Amino acid sequence: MEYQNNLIETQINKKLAELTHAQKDRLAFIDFSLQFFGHVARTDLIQRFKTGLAASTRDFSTYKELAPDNLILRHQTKSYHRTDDFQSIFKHDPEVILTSLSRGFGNGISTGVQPSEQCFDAVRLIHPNVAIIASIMRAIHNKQGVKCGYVSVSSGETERAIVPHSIVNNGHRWHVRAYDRKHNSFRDFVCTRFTYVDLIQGPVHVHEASPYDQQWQQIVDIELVPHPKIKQPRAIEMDYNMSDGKLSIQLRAAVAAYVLRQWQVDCSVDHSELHLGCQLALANPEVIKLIENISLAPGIA
Amino acid sequence: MEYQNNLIETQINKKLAELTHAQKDRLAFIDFSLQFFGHVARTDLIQRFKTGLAASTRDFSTYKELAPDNLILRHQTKSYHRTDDFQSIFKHDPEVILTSLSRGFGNGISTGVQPSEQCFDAVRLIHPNVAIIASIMRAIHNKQGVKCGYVSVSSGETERAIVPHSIVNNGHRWHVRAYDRKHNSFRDFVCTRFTYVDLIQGPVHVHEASPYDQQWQQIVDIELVPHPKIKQPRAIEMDYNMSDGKLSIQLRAAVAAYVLRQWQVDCSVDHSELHLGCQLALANPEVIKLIENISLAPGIA
DNA sequence: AAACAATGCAATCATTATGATTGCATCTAA
DNA sequence: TTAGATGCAATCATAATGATTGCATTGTTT
Repeated sequence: MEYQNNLIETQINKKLAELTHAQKDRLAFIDFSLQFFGHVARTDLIQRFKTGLAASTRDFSTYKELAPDNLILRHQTKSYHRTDDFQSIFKHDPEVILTSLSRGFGNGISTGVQPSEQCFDAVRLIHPNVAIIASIMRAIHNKQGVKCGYVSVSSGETERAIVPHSIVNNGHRWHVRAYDRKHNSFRDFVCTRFTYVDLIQGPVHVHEASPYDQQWQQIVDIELVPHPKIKQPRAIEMDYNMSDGKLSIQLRAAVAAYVLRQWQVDCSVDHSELHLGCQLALANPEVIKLIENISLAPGIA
Repeated sequence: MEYQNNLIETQINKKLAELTHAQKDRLAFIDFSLQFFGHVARTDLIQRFKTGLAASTRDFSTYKELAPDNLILRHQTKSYHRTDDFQSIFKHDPEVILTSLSRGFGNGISTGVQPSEQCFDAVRLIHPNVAIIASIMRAIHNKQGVKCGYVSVSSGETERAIVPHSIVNNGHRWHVRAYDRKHNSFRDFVCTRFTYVDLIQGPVHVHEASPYDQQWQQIVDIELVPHPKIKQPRAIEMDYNMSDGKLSIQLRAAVAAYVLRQWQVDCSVDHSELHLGCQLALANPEVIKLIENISLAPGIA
């Protein structure tokens, strides 16, 4: 039966590949609505994609061809309902699903966002400026430097040239990883602290590019366990899907300290840094030797 | 000139509204690529949407009709380049943009995710099970209760019936806001702690629904300032886009403590709770009287 | 200098997808 | 029993798309 299910799945994928992009989007919408709302009607499809009646009916027919056991029409409610045998015909990533549930199905750009009244993503307190992000992204993509104004916590506003290679969300804010020509080293720059960003037309030197960013290239193994002082470690083990009471993750050394801070991991050797909200402890503290900005993490002497 | 630009914008929106959904998606892709990468070619469009050559050429023609000053064809690079006068013809939300930059342009379901090598969203350590999310979401959408197994930190694994009304990301994990029939009150349940979820066919009582969830319905005004012990408050004020050195946000009382915890806001009255990573202080501590689960926030006696 | 290759374009024609209309089926409400 | 609102299939018209041809522009190879 496992073999037969895999065969059917392959045939479904083959048929999906033969469809146009627009058709595929509409079938994904039907599949998504059935799975997460339990029902879907022609009017839902028409409302979302602005198609005609006939096209919607054909879309449902196509979906029924692909997965006849997934849905059943109930004239009482005038809509299709998800069956108990439902098997999604699209692959799902939990974060992508939750994004779609909170913002609405779609890319969020063509037709904007439709905020949900039932699913709410995390509250964001920091909103980078789109024009700044766009300038930085174009510099990264075209391997260029930028001349910018920047307000740092330590030295106020300065002007400098940097060569950015990545934009990263550290859990609280978005920052740029870049080579700083002022300090001749790779550093992080918070996106909201740029006062202006102008692309530089000149060349970028090899040592200013990401392959020479040692902390960026270094991958470290982080091992996390439920904090030893927690009485019910099983709930924590479930949360983090731990195996043998442990979660191992590979992170770039440049990013690791931010992750430890965001998740409030106790990094002290004797696990003495237990404070409010702390559920995890670092099981391999020797790894902190590989992380230059480790002082950002909790529990570092 | 401001008036004339608004008139042009209205005309662009009118023309966009006349296009089919698929056409709009492709124009959004062109616009997005120009803004964030600085250039786009026919092959990019074909690769992303699997269209034919002629359709791509027509798409570029349509885009040029709408925004002739946005792009210019350079035969040397055989692609279109963003001009200095570029004005996006689609509205942008920073978070949506950053999601698209990190996961690729699209809904992430029809054709999956294309992880970027230049833009990285926050590392997630907790991944809810899609089947559990789907069951809970169907219960919420159809106003039903669920019978579930749940592993709590305090009492281990129990079986209970709940009536969920919302799914919320508290900054670290996704949880369900639901009426707990076991304790006869509204509570939060971490999504990764469910062992099973079955929908209940029976009725839901009025007092079990979200209008009776007082903490959910109560909106509280949170006022945040840079922590008084920070020497360079200007960078912090820029980060949080503060006005007059202050950021005011409206949050549901049920969610507020999580936000204060995630952002490590010092809630102590005398601002004595300054620890690593703390940049903000609560300017109106009297608000904590309205928040039942305020003990989750830092600095509460 | 000429030929080739790879992008771009427009025009034309064929194919496919979509939209409108008509007639019918199912269910609920009046 | 009738009306209304969903669903369907079939038919025909329209719009979007795909393939092909010829041309323009630029860089590379011969």
